[in-house]
Amino acid sequence: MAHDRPLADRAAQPRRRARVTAADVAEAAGVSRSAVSRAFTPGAYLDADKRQLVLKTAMDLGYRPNALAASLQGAATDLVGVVVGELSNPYDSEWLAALVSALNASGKWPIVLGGQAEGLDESVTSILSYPLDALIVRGGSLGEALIDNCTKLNIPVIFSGRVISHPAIDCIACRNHIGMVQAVTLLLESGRRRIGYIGGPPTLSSEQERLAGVVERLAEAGLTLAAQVTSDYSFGGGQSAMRTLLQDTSPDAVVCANDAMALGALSFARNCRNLTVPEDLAIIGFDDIAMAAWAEFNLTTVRNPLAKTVDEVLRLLEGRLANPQKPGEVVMIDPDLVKRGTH
Amino acid sequence: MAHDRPLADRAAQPRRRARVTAADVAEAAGVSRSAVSRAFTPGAYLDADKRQLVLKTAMDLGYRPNALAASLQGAATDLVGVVVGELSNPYDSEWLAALVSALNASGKWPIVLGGQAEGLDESVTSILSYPLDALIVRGGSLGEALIDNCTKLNIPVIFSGRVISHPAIDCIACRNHIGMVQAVTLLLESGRRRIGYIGGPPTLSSEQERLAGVVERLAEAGLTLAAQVTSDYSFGGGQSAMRTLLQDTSPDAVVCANDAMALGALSFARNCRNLTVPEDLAIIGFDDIAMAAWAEFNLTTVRNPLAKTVDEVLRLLEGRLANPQKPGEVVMIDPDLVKRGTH
DNA sequence: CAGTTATGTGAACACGCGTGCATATTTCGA
DNA sequence: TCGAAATATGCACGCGTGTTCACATAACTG
Repeated sequence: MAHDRPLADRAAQPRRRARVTAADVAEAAGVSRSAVSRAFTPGAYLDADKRQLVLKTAMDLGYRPNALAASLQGAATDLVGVVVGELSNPYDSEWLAALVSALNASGKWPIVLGGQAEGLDESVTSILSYPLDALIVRGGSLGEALIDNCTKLNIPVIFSGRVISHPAIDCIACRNHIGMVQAVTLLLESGRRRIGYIGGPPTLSSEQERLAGVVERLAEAGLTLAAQVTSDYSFGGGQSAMRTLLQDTSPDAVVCANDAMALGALSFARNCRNLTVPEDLAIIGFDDIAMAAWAEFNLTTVRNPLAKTVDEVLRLLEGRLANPQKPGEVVMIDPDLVKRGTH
Repeated sequence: MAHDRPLADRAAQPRRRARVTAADVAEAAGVSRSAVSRAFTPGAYLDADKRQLVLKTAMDLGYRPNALAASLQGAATDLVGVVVGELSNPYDSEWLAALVSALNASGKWPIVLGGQAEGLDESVTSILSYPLDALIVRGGSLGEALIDNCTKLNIPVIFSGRVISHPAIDCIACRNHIGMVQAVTLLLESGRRRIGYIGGPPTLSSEQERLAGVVERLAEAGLTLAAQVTSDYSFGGGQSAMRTLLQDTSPDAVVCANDAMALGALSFARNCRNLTVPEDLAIIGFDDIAMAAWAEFNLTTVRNPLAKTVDEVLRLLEGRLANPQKPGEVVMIDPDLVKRGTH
């Protein structure tokens, strides 16, 4: 019977062709396996000539120490989970690109989950099977339920874009409230009074903070929102939100919860309603994605500093790895207003 | 001396707090470690009640089998390397997002390298320390030298966007030549005669094929390029390329090697030279990124089918994993012309 | 009841690696 | 020349799994 054949026979038909191993190199070079291991370990006792021979042989055979087997001894894996939601929001794409680049530069290898909403929780559960050094989560892309899972597995979690009230979790977020106050102040100063708002998914804490910033600054000036539409952080969503907004009201300014929607709104106002921006209508976004600076749009927006955010994520990561027991840190980043041509 | 303290002492101060292990669960549940392993192995002999008890205990302790340790027995790791160059080209970002999403959906976990040009080779070498199931490489982001490394390590390589002449490597690419022939044909049919070209990095094979398509179709009509500028596949690069182009010549059409440059060129022509597109000047791009369809641009372009490309990558991957020894497959995808408002 | 088969289970092994320990070899000082 | 210190190296262990193997118990069969 097939399942009864001896080991040697089974080894002749492995599921996956075996990887070159330290034992192979040892045999080929005529040294002990320990010597091979030592040749790849800086500072280990090994005759210089012999080390040279081993490295040469390893090179010929294409041998590399198996990082996974090595991690069994307690070494760090340098594997970091990165969870980002649907990438329909360009800011998320830019965040991911910058983060991946920075992680690579410091010798960490990101396992990326994203692009899909459904099944994301399940996916995260799956990658917890790997001994990750840490898990980096973008904004509201994931429930807090997974924190328990991670702490039980001793995998540190770092949130970017949301503040979690948990004693041992590092967070980094933008002061959304302040950013929106700045934006509305700018509009009020230039005489706008009928101000509308296009928001993102209301469940996101960042969305709530941004809306609150707008509403409170308006209240301070004795005003309320002229109109409010909820959308999905995408360009297309911004377009249709603007259509809805202009059906019922005629605002003289619209604040958008992110740049992608602002660009969509801007596009719709110009091309489908023949409005002149900013004369007929001012539009302000949030994030300052690369496209916002393009001449076509020249969007006035609130910058959500990307480079600084990623730098801080890496700083928190290094700190957490150096001292897993240290208390959680919350880093708040100040946005700044970028005045361009749509206000 | 510190390095002489016995094992038990050292274990009390581990570098990284240990992960919950099968032995821990076994002890807590009062069963053997084998039973724990069996509880997580579908189809293994184990009393239903006992399995239930083990799973319950594991849940409480937050235990998950360590996928890396499991892979030592020969199981697949489900880890896939994904190499993408600088993400300045939006098409690359879209490709990455779509690929990550598709991989996740089929239970593969991508380790992503990219966003940086320098040090990329070194990074790839580093992740070869992990027993990857496969390596997926985007276009010209990497030299062919790594193929040897991978084959020695028995890690299959799949190229997307470039054809490699190697007997055991899977490739998938777009028929760039055909796409450009279609684009130029469209321009010729509408009476354009002074046709310029904005290209990407000349070392990329895709770039060479696209240029060749343009030149050959022109030659067929008895024409040559009215002007030619080389740039970097980015929006800003397209802008400055257009400036250069318009300094020396006055073409009635410009073909761009990708959409990002086409949008930059379009933006520059309109906003900085007050040209009307397409009346004064036709512009055609390549890729059909999401932004090309935006009302502001409404770019006529050659679609490089993204969904189909990713589907094929996954099909090749599954096929390769099912049969590592099968001969390499080359999949060519036909582009199609998307006629919008800039021709 | 004896004999065969089905059903569970724990001990032991292998996977690839780094490293402590003990031993073998060389170098050095007196 | 001899002992001690320094240097080099092989053996063996453990990391956390899945799985084989031998064995124990329960369930049938006639």
